[in-house]
Amino acid sequence: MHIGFSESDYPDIRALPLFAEMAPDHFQSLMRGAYVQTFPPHIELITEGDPCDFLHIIMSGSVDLFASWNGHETCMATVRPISTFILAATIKDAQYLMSARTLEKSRIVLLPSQDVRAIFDVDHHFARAIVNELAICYRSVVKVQKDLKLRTSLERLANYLLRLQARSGGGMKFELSFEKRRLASYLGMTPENLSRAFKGLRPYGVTVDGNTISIGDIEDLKRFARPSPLIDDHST
Amino acid sequence: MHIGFSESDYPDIRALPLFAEMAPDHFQSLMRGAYVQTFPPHIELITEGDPCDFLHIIMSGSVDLFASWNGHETCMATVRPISTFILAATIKDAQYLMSARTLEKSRIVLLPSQDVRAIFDVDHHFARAIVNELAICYRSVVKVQKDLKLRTSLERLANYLLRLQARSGGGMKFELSFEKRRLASYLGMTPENLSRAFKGLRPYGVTVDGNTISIGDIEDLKRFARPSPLIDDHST
DNA sequence: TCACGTTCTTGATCTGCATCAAGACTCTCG
DNA sequence: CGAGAGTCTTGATGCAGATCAAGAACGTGA
Repeated sequence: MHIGFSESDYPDIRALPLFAEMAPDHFQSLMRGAYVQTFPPHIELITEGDPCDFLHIIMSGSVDLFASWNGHETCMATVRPISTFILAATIKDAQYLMSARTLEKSRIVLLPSQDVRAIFDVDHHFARAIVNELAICYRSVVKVQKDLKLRTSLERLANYLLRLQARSGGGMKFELSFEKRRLASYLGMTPENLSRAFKGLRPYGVTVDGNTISIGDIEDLKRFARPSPLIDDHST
Repeated sequence: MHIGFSESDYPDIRALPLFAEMAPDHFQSLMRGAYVQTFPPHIELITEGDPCDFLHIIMSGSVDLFASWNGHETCMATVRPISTFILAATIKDAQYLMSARTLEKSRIVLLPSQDVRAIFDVDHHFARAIVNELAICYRSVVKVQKDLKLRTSLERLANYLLRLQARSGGGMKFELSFEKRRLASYLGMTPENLSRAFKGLRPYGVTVDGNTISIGDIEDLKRFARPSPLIDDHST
């Protein structure tokens, strides 16, 4: 575990839309109060229900956001660098609604929530950037809600693969970036059912070899999946 | 259909947290560009996928936000006075992710999105109020996601009834405020299954007479439902 | 390289819930 | 008030997906 924060990270953080227009002295002040830590895999960073002491920025690695209730657990989202997570709880000084766990060795910058809120109170550019960030987050979760309610698990997998393919450069062969059981949980199904669902997409040209996915005929898969930007485009 | 806007509505709108701290001349300017319309029941106000021309404020009545995909439709939320809906799309100048339909005769104030965005750009208090609103909206949808993924439909109904009871003043007898088929859709189930689920809650003291719900033993129901503020408290 | 632990796949079975159908009930309008 | 349309309930059946179990496959560490 490393404590300390080097100025070499500043440009990457500054380039995030959330911080890009913030007044320079506000940004400096925020960075002065920041910590950086490197965590090994499978470490719980925050726990659902706890008060929100820090805004987190993932600089490298990846993080699983998950939730629990009555002995059940479900994957809510996966966070990749470079991005923040749990912004709303920070701004509202509220409890975390999700826990976070590292999926692999990860470097995380921790900004004290009090500092973030203080700057939010006085920096209009920052407040506006938070609006944009929260609007995207909100719309993204609405899309997940629609996915869950309007599609079967097979349809959700098909559309997930199309999104992942697009994100992986658009080639006919690409890699799943985390364990299948986590993907199953994210899509709201069991690992057993995920295995079966992959087979269910075989007639649409999808083949699976370990973590490698191949799509034989993208248009055939799209005809089945019926992707909609109102559900599948998480950038707007 | 009425066009025209009377100053008697101003205090109610001004009292909304979204507008309460806005500079007075900005508020006046916004109100000058506003329209008010009264719609009968079952009228589609906005359509999923359309560009977002107005921020809507419901002054009376109620509105169903719903989404469609591949011939399926689902209820996403119900909006009651006095509140805004579809704020994120307004601010982002993006497409609506949901459609909206009046459930009963409703009076709606329409604020041109351009006007809203222009004031957002220059009024720090307004920007901060939008942050608070979006953070609540975001956290609310995360809670819905958790409800859908972590609970069975029976558990979702039980917790919904506990929330509704609390909202209805806490008495042992209270009214459903909209049609059962809509409630079923909101909870992610069919109307048939909702009927059955009400019967399934009979052993926990729940009885149904038309739209009237009675809870015989609230603690017994809570022992079954296991409410969690991290899922069921939509105010934080 | 091998052993062990974990993840994934596959099969069998079960369960929660949807679909279909029809009757009962409620509400609205002339 | 009565008719008709729409909603709700109930029963039967089907289906999507979970659960349980066990073997296969994979990854990691000594």
